[in-house]
This record gives sequence, structure tokens and C-alpha cells, in this order.
Amino acid sequence: MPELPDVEAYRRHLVATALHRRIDGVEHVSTEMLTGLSATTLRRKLVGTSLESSRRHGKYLFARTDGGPWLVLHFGMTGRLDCDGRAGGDRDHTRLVLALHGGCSLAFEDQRKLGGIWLTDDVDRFIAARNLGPDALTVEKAGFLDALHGRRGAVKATLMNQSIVAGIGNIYADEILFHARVHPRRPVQQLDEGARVQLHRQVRHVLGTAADRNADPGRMPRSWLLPRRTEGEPCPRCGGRVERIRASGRSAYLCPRCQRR
DNA sequence: AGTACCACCTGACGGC
DNA sequence: TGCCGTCAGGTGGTAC
Repeated sequence: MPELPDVEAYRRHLVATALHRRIDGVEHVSTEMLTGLSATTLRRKLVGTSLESSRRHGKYLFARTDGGPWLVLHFGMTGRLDCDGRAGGDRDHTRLVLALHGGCSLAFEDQRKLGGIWLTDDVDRFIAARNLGPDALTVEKAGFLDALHGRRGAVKATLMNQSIVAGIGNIYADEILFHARVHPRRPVQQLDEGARVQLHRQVRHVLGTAADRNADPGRMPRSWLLPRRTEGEPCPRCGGRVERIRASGRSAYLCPRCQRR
């Protein structure tokens, strides 16, 4: 599931459940998920500390220990963060568990192991090293226009390019383009200033709304494309038929009547 | 700079 | 029930 709204929901969940609790143990460490980091080091840096604050940039979640370093999580396609299920819902796919003093255990699960776990001393350097663009939820109009400036590619590929703007994935790219009434294959070049401003508005609106609803697909507005992501379903706006095409190597759903090429 | 394709890994689902 | 192809919300590399 994890695009920006999901990661933001995980961050809020972490803040509500796991901050300021001593980490008594680090369990179920999946070493395949660690890059440039051993399970021993991870344990040594985490046990006895507590998580004191959090950040998110695009699809990356950061949690700062009072010992200094930040724990970094990326959720790939199947990652989840859960602090309720004390026994952990999903032992098979659990990749990291922080046993918290007097509270729940914070469990990171990732069936397909496409996510990752890191430690970093400097979040901004971590972000820069990965070449991430501005965060899509918080980027201001000027920053967004800047990011699009001079781009010649298809608009959907551009929105999903994490080094241009960070946090938009396949599902929400479709949702944003549906609201902005732009066809996914439309070259960015062809969007005038007004269309770009509208696109920025929809980026913030769609991601913000989804995050506030915990990225729960069942809670998305009926006026959205998301509940209608199936070929032939009625467009919630015009009643036309939802179409599925291939765009930038992924499935794209759109309403061909609302989103002209 | 942009695109298309492959790989990573582990499934779920439909057709036969 | 088993086998096979296809698809899945991410990212990184390669080749053109």
C-alpha cells in the first residue's frame, strides 16, 4: 500500500503509540532488509534508547532516538507499521520489532521485502544522498512549479519520479490526475501555468485528504476515482467508463471523457 | 532527459 | 487439486 499517505498515517500512529518509551529489545531483525548495517549494530544503537521525534519525507519515515541516530524505514510495496497487535499479526513477514517498555511492540512488516531499514545521523543528508525532490504533501506552489520547470516527460511519470517530487506512487498519481483532469500521458510541456497550479493544488489536496483518512481505501470520498479503479466502472464525475491503460510501465486508470489527451 | 524493460521478492487470483 | 500466466500501491539498473 505504501505511498505518502500511508507512510504519513504510520508516522502519526508511531507518534501516538511509540514515542518516549524505552526500547527494551530489538527482535525479529530481518538482515536482508539492512543495508550497510548489521543486526548487532542496530540493536546496540536502539536498545536502551527511546524514540523522541519523527519526520517523513516522501515515502521515507524517520524516528529519532535520544541517543542521536535516526531509524529510517521504507515500506516498499507491502510494508506496514503496527503498534496495536501486541503479539504481532504477521510473524512470517515481520522484519523488525521494537519491544517498548510498558507498552506495545512496534512491528515493521514487509511481505515482499522490497522495503528497507537504515540508521542515519543526518536526515537531510540521507534525503540528499537519495536525490529526493521536495516532499509532495508540504511542497509550496513555487517549489512545485520549480520542480516541473523544463520537464519534457509524461506528466504521470514526472509526478512519480521521486527525485522530482517525493511521495507520489501509482495509485495517488492516478487520483491526482483525475482531479486535475489531465491525461497521464500528457507531456508536462503542454501544461500551461494554470494547469500546473491546479496540479499542485490537487497534489496537496489528494495526499492531505488521504493521509487524514489514514490512507484507508474504504474511507475515500465517493467522488474519487480510487473506489472505481476497475475497468468499465462508472466515472464518479461524468458517468463515463473508467479505462485502464499502460503508462510509464504501470497500469493507469482514468476517465477518458474527463481526462483528454 | 526520457522511456522501456528487467530484477528484486512473495504472493493472490483466474483459467484450464 | 495442480499448473500457468498475469497482476500487485516501490525502487534501481541497463540499454537505447
